[in-house]
Amino acid sequence: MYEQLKLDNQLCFRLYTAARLVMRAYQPYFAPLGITYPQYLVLLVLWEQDGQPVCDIAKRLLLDTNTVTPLLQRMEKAGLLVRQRGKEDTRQRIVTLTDKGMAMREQLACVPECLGADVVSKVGSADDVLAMIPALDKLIDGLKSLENL
Amino acid sequence: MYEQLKLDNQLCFRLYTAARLVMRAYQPYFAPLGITYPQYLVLLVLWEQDGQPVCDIAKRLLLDTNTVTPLLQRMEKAGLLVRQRGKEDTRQRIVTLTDKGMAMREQLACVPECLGADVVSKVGSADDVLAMIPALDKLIDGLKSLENL
DNA sequence: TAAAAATATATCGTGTACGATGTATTTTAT
DNA sequence: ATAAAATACATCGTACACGATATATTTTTA
Repeated sequence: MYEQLKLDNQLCFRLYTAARLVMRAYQPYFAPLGITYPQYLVLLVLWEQDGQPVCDIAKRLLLDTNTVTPLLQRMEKAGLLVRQRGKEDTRQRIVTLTDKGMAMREQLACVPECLGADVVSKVGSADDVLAMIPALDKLIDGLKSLENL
Repeated sequence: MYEQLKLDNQLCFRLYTAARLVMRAYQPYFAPLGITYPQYLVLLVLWEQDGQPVCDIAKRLLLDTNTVTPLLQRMEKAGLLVRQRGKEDTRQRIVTLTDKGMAMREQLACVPECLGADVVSKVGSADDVLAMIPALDKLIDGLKSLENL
């Protein structure tokens, strides 16, 4: 009875838990630099392409501006970036990394590899973990279209 | 250069996004009942075994009491459960579902199936999505041991 | 058995997430 | 050219997460 409602039969609980535990695993690398996981994501986006308006960053991360705006405000206060009014479009806020924000790229360059090594040291091989990527992308695409993102 | 730091090369961002979008997909089912996704997880735990102390619920969900206590307080205020002092161990708070909390089991019984159907309607087959489960469990186990949970 | 360690819960502060709403600016349609 | 719609950003309120800390009770240990 109610087999579907067993916690162990739910994909969603695994995703929820895995996402949280991965963020926690990042903590030892982020805490000394004073950043958080979502702030790291913003840095990843800006390292790839600096000088983006808020809406483009939000779109890339699939977040709304009501999450991203305060996030960027905190990062600005921490001296990682600046938010300047757009010149063609005054509504926009163009987000640009400071030297401090740029410099973190080198400080964090090894993190994905280190974290991967941390996990491999516990699970043996990570091949099947990495093999999830296509299925995750498929799921994300499906959920995006479900919500018209 | 910095290939590892590309957003598209990161498993973690996919997990983070997938978890968030799944929670959003649940929203239409939860909102009419006035509950949230973490509250649904608590209900799942209590439906399987009613009358548990706070620490057991927290352990099952891999959360800390500083997250679970306020969550349970809100659920108590909503009339879904009661929190009574333990009899053998006075430190404990035994959490028991009310009639309202029990009744939600039927109201939510179809949700996993409905949500599955929603996703399948967008991605075609969900076989490869469900095939992630063993890899997710392996990853979660690895991350748990990484943090001594 | 009394002191020390461990356990169970709660509180506080900070940082996301996100629905709802507000404002300014740009685009579009009339 | 002007009203209407769309867009970009911000603010507010609520609900998690989680590190740090506090308190009461139980268990362990000396």
